[in-house]
Amino acid sequence: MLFSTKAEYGVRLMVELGRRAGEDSPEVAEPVALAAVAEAELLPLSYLEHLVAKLRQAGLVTSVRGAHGGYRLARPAREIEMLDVVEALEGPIAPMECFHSDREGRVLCSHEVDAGHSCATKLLWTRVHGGVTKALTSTTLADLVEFAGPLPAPAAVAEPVA
Amino acid sequence: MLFSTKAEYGVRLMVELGRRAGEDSPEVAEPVALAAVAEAELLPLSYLEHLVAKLRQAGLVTSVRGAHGGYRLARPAREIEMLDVVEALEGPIAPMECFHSDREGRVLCSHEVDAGHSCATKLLWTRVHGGVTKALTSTTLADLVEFAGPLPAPAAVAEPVA
DNA sequence: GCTTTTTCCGACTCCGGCGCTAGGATTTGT
DNA sequence: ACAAATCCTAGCGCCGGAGTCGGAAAAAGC
Repeated sequence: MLFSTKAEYGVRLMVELGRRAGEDSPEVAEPVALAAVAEAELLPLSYLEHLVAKLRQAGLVTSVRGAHGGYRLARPAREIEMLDVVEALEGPIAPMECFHSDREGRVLCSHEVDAGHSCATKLLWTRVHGGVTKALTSTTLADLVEFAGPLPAPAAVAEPVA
Repeated sequence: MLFSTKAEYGVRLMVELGRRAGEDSPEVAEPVALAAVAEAELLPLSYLEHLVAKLRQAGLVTSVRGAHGGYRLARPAREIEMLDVVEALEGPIAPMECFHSDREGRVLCSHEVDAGHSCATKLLWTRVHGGVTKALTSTTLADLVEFAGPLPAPAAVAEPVA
């Protein structure tokens, strides 16, 4: 399993915020209470609290406390790369334990014995890492929101037609 | 962390077998004792036993029992896709718990409520899955063996120069 | 100012998988 | 017979994932 439910739930949460913001730029939209998201996505509220905290610390959502409070996207969905979302939730994406990438893709393997000789598996993990990050950077939240489509019929109390 | 040490150790094990086979086709090469691999790669022998068992069950290596026994690649390194290796060690590669792909890339998400509407995150996980599998299928064991270079100087007892 | 709604925060539990070890059984060269 | 190797099953410690719980703080409405 590549990712845990943290990434799954967290992404679904973000999509839900994106859908509810609609066409409005996020600062204008009404904040969405976490309970509403939990209900819509059938996810445990108390668990979502932990996840949204990470998203907030990463600067991806903003919060409004108190009654009628909730969460908003910190910027338009189009400007949110999914790599940032997933990394906020799961931590830095490394294919392996022994694998750290510093700034600018230079990859370091903790098995590097001497300077010249590099770990045999490095080539493979580098490629895998590249594949994942490419998929995650080339997808924005707006892509997922669009894919998900509009909100399902706003539940029971729809205004009767004329 | 995308993969555990099972994948890491197992891949290093395969590379070591590939290096020791040299240019010979694997059936000809001498079988390599697991203890030799463990020593060369500084990995726990008893743990490697478990990993190599999986590789054998997957038909990637063959074994010779008894004294002077060991393991060989089941076919030339060029014909071994790393996807098979990693899947043998880690199990089927799914980005998420809720994500099963049947034959031919058709992906199924357990959250698919009704037939038409699909999970919002499906698009993302499909792309990630594609990125990983592409990296793993386009890399063969031979690539890694080549990258690793020839065996390090055969330890102490090198024949003195002339 | 009190109550309600909501975010915020830390601690706690449960459980399964990872990373390994141990101990044997079996097979085979010398 | 003995040693060298693969094979197989059990088990153990630990950590992180997947939540739960209880409460503190902040804002809205009365």
